[in-house]
Amino acid sequence: MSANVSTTKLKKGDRSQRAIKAAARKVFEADGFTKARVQDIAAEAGFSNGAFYRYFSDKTSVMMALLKDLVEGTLAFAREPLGSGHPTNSIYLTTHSYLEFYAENRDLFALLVEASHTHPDVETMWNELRTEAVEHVTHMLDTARDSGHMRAEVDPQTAAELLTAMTDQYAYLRFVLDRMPEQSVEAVSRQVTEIWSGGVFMSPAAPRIAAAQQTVT
Amino acid sequence: MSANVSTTKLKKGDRSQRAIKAAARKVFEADGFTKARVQDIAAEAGFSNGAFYRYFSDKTSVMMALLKDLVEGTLAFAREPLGSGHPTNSIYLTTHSYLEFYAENRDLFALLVEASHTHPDVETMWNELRTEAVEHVTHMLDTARDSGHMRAEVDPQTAAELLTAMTDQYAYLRFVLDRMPEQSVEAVSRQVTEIWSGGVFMSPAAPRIAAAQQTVT
Amino acid sequence: MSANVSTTKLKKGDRSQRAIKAAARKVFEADGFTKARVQDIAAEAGFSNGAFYRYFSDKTSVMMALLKDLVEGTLAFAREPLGSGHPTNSIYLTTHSYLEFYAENRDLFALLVEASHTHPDVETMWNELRTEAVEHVTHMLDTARDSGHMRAEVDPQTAAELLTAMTDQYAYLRFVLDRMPEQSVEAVSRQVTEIWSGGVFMSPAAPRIAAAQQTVT
Amino acid sequence: MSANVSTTKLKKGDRSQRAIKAAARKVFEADGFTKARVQDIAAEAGFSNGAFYRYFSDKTSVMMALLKDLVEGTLAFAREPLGSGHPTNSIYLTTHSYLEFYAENRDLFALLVEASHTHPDVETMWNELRTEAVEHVTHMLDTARDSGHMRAEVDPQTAAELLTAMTDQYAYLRFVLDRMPEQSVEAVSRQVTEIWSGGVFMSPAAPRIAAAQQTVT
DNA sequence: GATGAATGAGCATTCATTCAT
DNA sequence: CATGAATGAATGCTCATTCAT
Repeated sequence: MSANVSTTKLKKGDRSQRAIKAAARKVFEADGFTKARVQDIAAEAGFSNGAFYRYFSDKTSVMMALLKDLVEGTLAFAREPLGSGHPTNSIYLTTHSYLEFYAENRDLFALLVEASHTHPDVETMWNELRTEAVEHVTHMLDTARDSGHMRAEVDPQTAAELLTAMTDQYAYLRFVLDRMPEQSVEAVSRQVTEIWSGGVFMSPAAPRIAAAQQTVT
Repeated sequence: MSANVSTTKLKKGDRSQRAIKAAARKVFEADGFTKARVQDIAAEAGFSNGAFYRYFSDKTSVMMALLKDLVEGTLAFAREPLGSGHPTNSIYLTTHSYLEFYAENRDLFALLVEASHTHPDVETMWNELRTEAVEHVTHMLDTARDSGHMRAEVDPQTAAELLTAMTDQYAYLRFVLDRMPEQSVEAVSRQVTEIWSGGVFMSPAAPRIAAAQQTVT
Repeated sequence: MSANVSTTKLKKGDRSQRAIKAAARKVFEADGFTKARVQDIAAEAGFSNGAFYRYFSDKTSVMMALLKDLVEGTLAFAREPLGSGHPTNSIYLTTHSYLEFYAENRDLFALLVEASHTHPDVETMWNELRTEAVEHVTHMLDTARDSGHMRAEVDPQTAAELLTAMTDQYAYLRFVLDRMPEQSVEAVSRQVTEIWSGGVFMSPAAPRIAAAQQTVT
Repeated sequence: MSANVSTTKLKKGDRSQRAIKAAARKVFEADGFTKARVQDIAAEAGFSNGAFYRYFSDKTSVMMALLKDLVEGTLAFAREPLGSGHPTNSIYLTTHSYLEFYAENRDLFALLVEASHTHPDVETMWNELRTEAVEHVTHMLDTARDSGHMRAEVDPQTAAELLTAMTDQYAYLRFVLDRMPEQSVEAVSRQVTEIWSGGVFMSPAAPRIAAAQQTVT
């Protein structure tokens, strides 16, 4: 009867570590990594100053722990199958779920980006993430090319870089900086897919999108 | 009346201020804004640390001065006419010269991005810049739509945001983080133009690019 | 009634206390008193840090316990009879066994000396030890004087101080700092005896030493 | 008229550095190196906390500066000529002036000894000092041996070590710990010389000392 | 104008010690 | 008895900023 899902089966120490991690996440979100103070993190978790150091060696190390989680999550995401059929299908689905994932972890992505300026290993970590994503997309484009779906003028590698950059930056501006007009993730994903598939100008490739969308719902 | 040896007709004070600004730029590039120390900036300019405060009230304020220059430069750039004829022409030209501008000012863009995490006004500044660029593109897309060159499925506003984000992020990854394969700015601009114009998948819009390119050389 | 596996007839508590003392001795030897951490002592003894405080109130108090043992040992030593016959006999024997005692307890002597800088009571303790030794020697010198063996120019008290200081400092440099050439304790004791008995310069008192040495073996 | 010997011809910075060094010396003497706090040193010198760090990188570094002075002083001392004539002459003179030097620098010797426990480089420094002294004495003993003044039973090297240790330790106990009966430096030097020259026991070498003493006055 | 000495708030970090379990 | 989580005082150190010279 007394079992509590989140509290049970964890030793006190584990619970505290989690509490501190969670507190750090909150504080980083509110103040940014640079301005966050160890003391505030401990306090947010309901601990004294010194308790922090039982679980993490410094501010950087909590951050790393948080980001490791994010990386794992992202990689798990990146390794999911792409969805079959015409590439636009994959694009729509991938974009859509990536944006949702990003939105859910907006604070951690913010942290990743901020810390990458001052911590070379974070920058590396970010780059690995990006690389993984780009490879994922490149692979998709290669497949598309092999099945004759791709335009010859497009270099798959560069296109993958560019299109990944587009989605990433959109997500950052939208969910971290909140500088993008509010719009449903579906709508944006559709626009992204449009651009990927047919570009901006004449000679449409549109009809396929409607189909892709149905698979989501 | 005696002719001044160094840069024409600047009082000593102005010259010193410039020297400090230039030094700050160097130091920020080397160490990042957060880690840069006022002392190092002054020293780099050949001054004692106290002298710094005659010309700037603050570490933040030199940064602002530098970024103000960047903003002006970018706006000047953004207000240049787009090049006439078919939109792909404009895209190619704009992308190409934006990337070159970015490359030349990579250190200031790095500064802009880093400081945006800690200084809300910088974030605002950055957003204004972005907004200007997006409007510029939106305007171009509107024109394209009016002259029947644009696909109906594409929302000009969102497309402008997405495509601006793409170029911006590419530039950041390429010139600031140095995480992109080396490739001529021309080649990338061409790929960007391809994607804008025809997307990634079948139903080509290629021939127009060759023409656009000639205008540059 | 059940026979206890480990050291005879000691309650668990006593055994633990001894274990901690032994651990402290090890840790103090390795790190010095100042740098030694309670946690490390407890860990070395196989306990959690909290357990330490069941047996000792303090880091200082384990140290005191260790030093009290040393003092007792030294006093026991100092109270042993001096060996009879000519004083050189006593000197050789005393020096020899003191050096051996010092060597065996080098770590505790190191502790004694180090802690004397920060803990006045340790300094006092050390002084009591020294005083005891000096009195011991003074007593021997008095006897020598009474039996006409001592040079009139020598003040027994000062000589006792000086000669004790000599042996003590030699022992410290040799066994604690390891800054003396390796040499058998016998050889050094002989030299010490030489200096005591005949000084450094002409008019020998040598033959007596050979005899004294035989008594040791 | 306004020139002040101790203040003139020093830039403010130099003066401050000296002030801090002097303050450190005071504080170390009062509290010992271990317990001394940077803040107290700065305060003693009439400065704020941070000023300390303009002149020294840490507590250890002021200590090193102080000890370097001591070492230089001691070496200067050790390199002075020994006084000619019979070795007892040299011994008396050297002992006498060493004890006076030690007395004047008792605080620095205390520092040297204390810090040698925690700072290996200080221990090394101390050892170099000691080695220098021992070599000095060894050299004197070698000379004495060559001119037939030395007893054959005595090994010059070991004797030098032992006798240096004696004087050193006496000085430490007397001037640092204040644990020796007050006695004029002359009287102690005489006793030391007695022991060196004729040992403690019969077969005197005394008359020479009276002569040596006259050279001092 | 320049200098560089001095300030002092601000933050990280350590570790002896306590105490609930 | 033993654990190990938590406390919090103590201190070191940095660096933007001020100001007397």
